[in-house]
Amino acid sequence: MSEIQSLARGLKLLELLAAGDDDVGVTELAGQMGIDKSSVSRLVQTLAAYGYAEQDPTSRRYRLGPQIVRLSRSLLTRMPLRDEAKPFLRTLVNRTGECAHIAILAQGQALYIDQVESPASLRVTTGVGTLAPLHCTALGKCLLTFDSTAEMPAELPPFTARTITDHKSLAAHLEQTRRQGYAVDDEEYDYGVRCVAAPVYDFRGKAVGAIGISGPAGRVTLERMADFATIVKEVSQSLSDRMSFNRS
Amino acid sequence: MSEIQSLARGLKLLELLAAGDDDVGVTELAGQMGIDKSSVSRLVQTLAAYGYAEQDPTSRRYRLGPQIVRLSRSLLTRMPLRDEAKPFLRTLVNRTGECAHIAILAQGQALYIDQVESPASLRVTTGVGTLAPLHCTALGKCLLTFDSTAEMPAELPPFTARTITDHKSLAAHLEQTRRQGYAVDDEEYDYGVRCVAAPVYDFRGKAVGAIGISGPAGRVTLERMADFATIVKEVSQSLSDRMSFNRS
DNA sequence: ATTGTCCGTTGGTTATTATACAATCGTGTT
DNA sequence: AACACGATTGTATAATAACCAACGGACAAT
Repeated sequence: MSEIQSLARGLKLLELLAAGDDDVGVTELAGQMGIDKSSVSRLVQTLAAYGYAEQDPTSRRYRLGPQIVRLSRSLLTRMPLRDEAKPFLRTLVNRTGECAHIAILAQGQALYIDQVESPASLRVTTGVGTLAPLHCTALGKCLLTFDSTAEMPAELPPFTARTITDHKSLAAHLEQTRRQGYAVDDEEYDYGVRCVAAPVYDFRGKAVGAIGISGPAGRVTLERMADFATIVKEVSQSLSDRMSFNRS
Repeated sequence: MSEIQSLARGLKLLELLAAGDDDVGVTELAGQMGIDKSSVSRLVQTLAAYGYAEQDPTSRRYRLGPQIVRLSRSLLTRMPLRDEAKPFLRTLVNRTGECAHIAILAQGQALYIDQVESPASLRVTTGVGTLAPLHCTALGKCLLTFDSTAEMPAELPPFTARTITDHKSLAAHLEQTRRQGYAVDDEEYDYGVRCVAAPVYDFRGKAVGAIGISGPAGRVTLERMADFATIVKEVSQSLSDRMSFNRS
């Protein structure tokens, strides 16, 4: 498990560039990495040479480059689940009037790999590429409950007053999720936002992702929750059937 | 301009992973790179350690990892143009009934950074992250004409029978584009697809991107083209005004 | 206008580091 | 069951990238 140091440093630099809200200078990067400026300068030059970073001509500071977006597209378009799911997400939007999302497990979090927006002017979108915690989102809970490769997060940080923050309560909640076959997020991640999600299975019966809807609490009321759940379960079931059919 | 070799190799590996339609083995990668398998093995291990690649547990082959998608999101959300453009793209869809796109210049090509789908069942979408040639797409021609940092492509490869493939014709066509203030793609990139696009300017009057619509030739007829052009120019003008207003 | 400071880049040297070759281990195959 | 293929690990050498120091350009202040 020997790491290639300079590659590792380059990748860390990419993360630092992504973390900063603005362009970042070489000296600042060097400080954060704890290595010499000259090393950083050459590393970011290499990143820039391949399009993974770019330098502002005037400020000479660096930011992420467009190559990243290209790679991301390659990755997303190569996901069979994503392509198959698209029309089902549209169905969800049509039947519920809320935004629909699909997520998979990645690095112990829920990674949103696609989204279809609702026509409503007040809507709850989550950008493709977003990573969200498993313990307080509907999609995350689905993955945690049904995807056997998911591990219980060690920490359960609160995001709202309703976030479940102790493992015992979460275990009970996930047990209920398992029985119901769907997961709910009742303003546990964002105030005023409720979500419903259900797992998607491949042809082996293994959970490979989750789809769901999210909307403002004013429209996604607790009374209507059961109806939403029925719809989401139906659509996720159809998608699972389709995934089985293709058997890829 | 000294490159860090191992970082450069790692980045090249990412591209190879993105290029393959399926997971790729270490030996194959080593062959394509012209270096030893062991080197590749350690490089991809490092990529995997940081989430930029991942290994299939059974086949032991590698593919791109989810970290890429995260970085892509960071990059896209940090583009002020993209955020500002979103509602204007929606306006375009509402007024034309066709899909709306926004692109910027990246690496000598048009990079699609956002998209809003039309409600029509037959629609022409171009995924976010797509790179398209400058000489045969409406957005690309806009960038080529109005973005002073764009360079004329050396090669003008044909994609359809209508693709403009010689520099002289293209120059005349771009001259007309400049006079009109908008660009047209009349089935020059994809058969059956027409597009109209207009440039977006920042507060300095510099073109920073282009927005446009694309749709099936059956709906985007040559007769309606002028109407579409008017709408696209209006909306791009509004967006430019808004970009100037914010002055960021 | 001139000096001074800050920041990114480049030169050069040494020791670290990554490379290539060879061996190993694990899988799937014949 | 033996084999063949491919990924991984061990190891010595030589290349390479790290650090230090100097340079150059931009901007600010005097």
